[in-house]
Amino acid sequence: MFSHRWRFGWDRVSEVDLFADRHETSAETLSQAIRAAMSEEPDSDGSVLFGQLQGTVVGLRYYTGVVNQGEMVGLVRQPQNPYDRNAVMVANIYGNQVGHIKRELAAAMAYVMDNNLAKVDGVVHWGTKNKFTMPVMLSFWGREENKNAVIECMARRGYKLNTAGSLNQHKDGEKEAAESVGTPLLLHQKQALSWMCARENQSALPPFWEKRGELYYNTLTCFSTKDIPERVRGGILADDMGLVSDIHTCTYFTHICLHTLSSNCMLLPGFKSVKEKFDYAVMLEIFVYLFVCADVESSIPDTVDDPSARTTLIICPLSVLSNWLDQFEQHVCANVKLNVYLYYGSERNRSKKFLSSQDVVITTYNVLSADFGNKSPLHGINWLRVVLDEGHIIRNPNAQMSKAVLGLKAQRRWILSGTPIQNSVKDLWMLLAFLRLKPFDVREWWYRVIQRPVIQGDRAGLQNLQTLVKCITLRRTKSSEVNGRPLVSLPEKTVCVEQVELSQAEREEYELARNEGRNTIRRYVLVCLYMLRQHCCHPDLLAKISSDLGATATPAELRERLIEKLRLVLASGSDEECSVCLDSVRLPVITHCAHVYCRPCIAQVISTEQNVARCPLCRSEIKTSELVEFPQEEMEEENGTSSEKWRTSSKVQALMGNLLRLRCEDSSIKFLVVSQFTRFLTILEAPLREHGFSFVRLDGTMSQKRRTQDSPAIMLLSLKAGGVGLNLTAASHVFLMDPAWNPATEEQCIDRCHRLGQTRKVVVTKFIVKNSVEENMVKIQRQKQDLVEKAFGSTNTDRKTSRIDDIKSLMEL
DNA sequence: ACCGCCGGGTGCC
DNA sequence: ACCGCCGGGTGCC
Repeated sequence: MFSHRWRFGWDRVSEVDLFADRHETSAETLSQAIRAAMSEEPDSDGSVLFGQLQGTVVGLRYYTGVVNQGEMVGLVRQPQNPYDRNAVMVANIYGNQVGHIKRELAAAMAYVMDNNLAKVDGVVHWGTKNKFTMPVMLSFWGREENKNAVIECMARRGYKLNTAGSLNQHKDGEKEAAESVGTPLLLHQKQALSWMCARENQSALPPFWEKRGELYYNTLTCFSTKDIPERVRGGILADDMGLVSDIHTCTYFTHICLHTLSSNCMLLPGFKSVKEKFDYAVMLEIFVYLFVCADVESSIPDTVDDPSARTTLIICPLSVLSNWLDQFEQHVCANVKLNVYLYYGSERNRSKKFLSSQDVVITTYNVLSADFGNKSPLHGINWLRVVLDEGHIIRNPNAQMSKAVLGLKAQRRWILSGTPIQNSVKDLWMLLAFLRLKPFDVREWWYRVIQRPVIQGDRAGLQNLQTLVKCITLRRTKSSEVNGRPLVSLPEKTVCVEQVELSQAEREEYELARNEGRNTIRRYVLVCLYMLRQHCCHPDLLAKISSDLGATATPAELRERLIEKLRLVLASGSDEECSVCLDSVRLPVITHCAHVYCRPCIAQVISTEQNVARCPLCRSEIKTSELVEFPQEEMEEENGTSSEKWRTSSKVQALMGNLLRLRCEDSSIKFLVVSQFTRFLTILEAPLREHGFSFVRLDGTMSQKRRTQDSPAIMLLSLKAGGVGLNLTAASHVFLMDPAWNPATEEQCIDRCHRLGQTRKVVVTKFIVKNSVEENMVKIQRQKQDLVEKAFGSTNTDRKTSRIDDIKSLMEL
């Protein structure tokens, strides 16, 4: 399994890399309709492979669908099958039936599939020439929590999922990017245009298809077919908005069309050449030619083409509708009669005959989807070309708009979008489906072959995705270059920065607000971390209080609660440090601005100020009367209330396990048990007593008499108590119950027994809770040690800032 | 022989 | 399917 972060990383990487280096052109073919029935939403991203199973496809003799060695097959439930309601049909990429899964296995699979416990993939590795049955390797994928249910369910019916095997059922791509078709000597527009023209007219194979003998073979799915895979006549124009104009994509689009024409010398008689002089008026004439006069090129025989189709349908968001209209109004020459119809508003002409006699019909996504399923004239017309402006709008395949767009019949399809992928790889599917890029227009195949591998971090999958996108997309940016020269020349751009000074009054208010906010957050973060650390040791260490600061609290409320939390934290034995003496806080008090100091330290600060005393940390005004302190009684009371009923914790268990084992090995060994939470030491007393360990506490809470009684087996030590010079060489095994911020503190502690006078080997055991702040603290300790080794002597200010960095890295910010 | 055995017909779901 | 299964033909060795 990959961690969440890792997966996310890949998702993002793909987004970035997909469009890198995209000014190269490529020639593939296009496709026409493939409307396969299987387009259930794959319950995507968290899928893991449960296991695999060798199954049997039966009834081959009754169907025409054939498969190649290694070919992926689809498994489709047929609940309506008259012979068996559990039937599972097996089909190849084009949806041709190959056979059925044999009955008993189908019964087991039906349950799993119908209850959405797993998705099942099939690949036929051998036996493809069989006449009656063939083996199929079935892979079960799904969410982790369903894994056992699926394995059990299959096992109950005698099918054992092989869970051990490797999961590389993806043979990695031998696929090279399709050959570039572009002519490097062309200007970038020409390049774009020749690309567009090529996309509408060329006959090369789509990505991942190649000719093998008489057959066309898909290298990713291993499917082959006698018929040439349908071409994708169109693609995605994803040029950066700033590249050509700031007016709108439609301008750019028409722009591109202009160049397409000029570069291909396809001007109508009577049209002037536009190679040199080029303005929008001419451009639109060209647009008219390319987009309106239908048969742009007829050198390629295409049986699917409906020669009567002449209309281009443009779908755009309402907000840009007027841009398109403006473009047409401004730039269409009077001598060109171009029928442009705006299909919008309640009075719109819904006649199919009328609409299909237009040159251009413009409408919005909303109108289209409102019409869809309601005798929509738009869906009854055979369009010459459909253009989706701001095509990323339809990235959600479940949206009505998207379904409406997919239902359009067209010979050529274009998507204009500056951001074809907005959030993740998933966004791309709708675009491919709209373009009818086989076999990915069927969701299932897209998911199996591209999306899942990419999301799970498969490099080959990512590469395939890149190849795919590259083939159908044109994307350049202002900084793109062609043959070492910038793609476009823009007027020079200068960015000036003018600095503005705040007035003194403004500055003071600003600083106040900033400190207030920053310190509140810092303190709160520290408190949260502190609580997590307590959790790692024992749940009862936490004071029982409502645990959130509330999102809607006012600053004053926030402060109140913050102070309350600090009180609780300090009351349970904190290692907070005082910013005045830089030592552990003694006699802690909390200021109104929620900072903690030793009472004598802050008292001294206040007394040295003549007028207004300010907090050393945030410079808020502080008054002696507002200091909140912790009477000794309160701390003890806290002790008493939270220990209603003793219970154990994983860390307690870990310690006891070690102690019991070591005592068996050598009963003379003496232990030092160290924690920074004195209450944790108290909690430990119970099990120690229970197992007959004699112990003393060295944190001052234990009376002097008991300390001097006969030599105990265990010494319980508070990390910061005991002071310097304590000699504990009697102990030879140290248990550090929880990590300290500062590795040096731990070192000091260990040195109390690892010093002159020690006769035994010293063993130190540190307990670190897996997958918790404690692990992160250890990392930070290590970094600190590295730092210390590299450069000696860090100042106090360094210490302060690094503390904040510690917090950041702890929270993985 | 109300069996066993043989060999031809047959075959998905 | 170079199987399994079914049902008709057959019947000591």
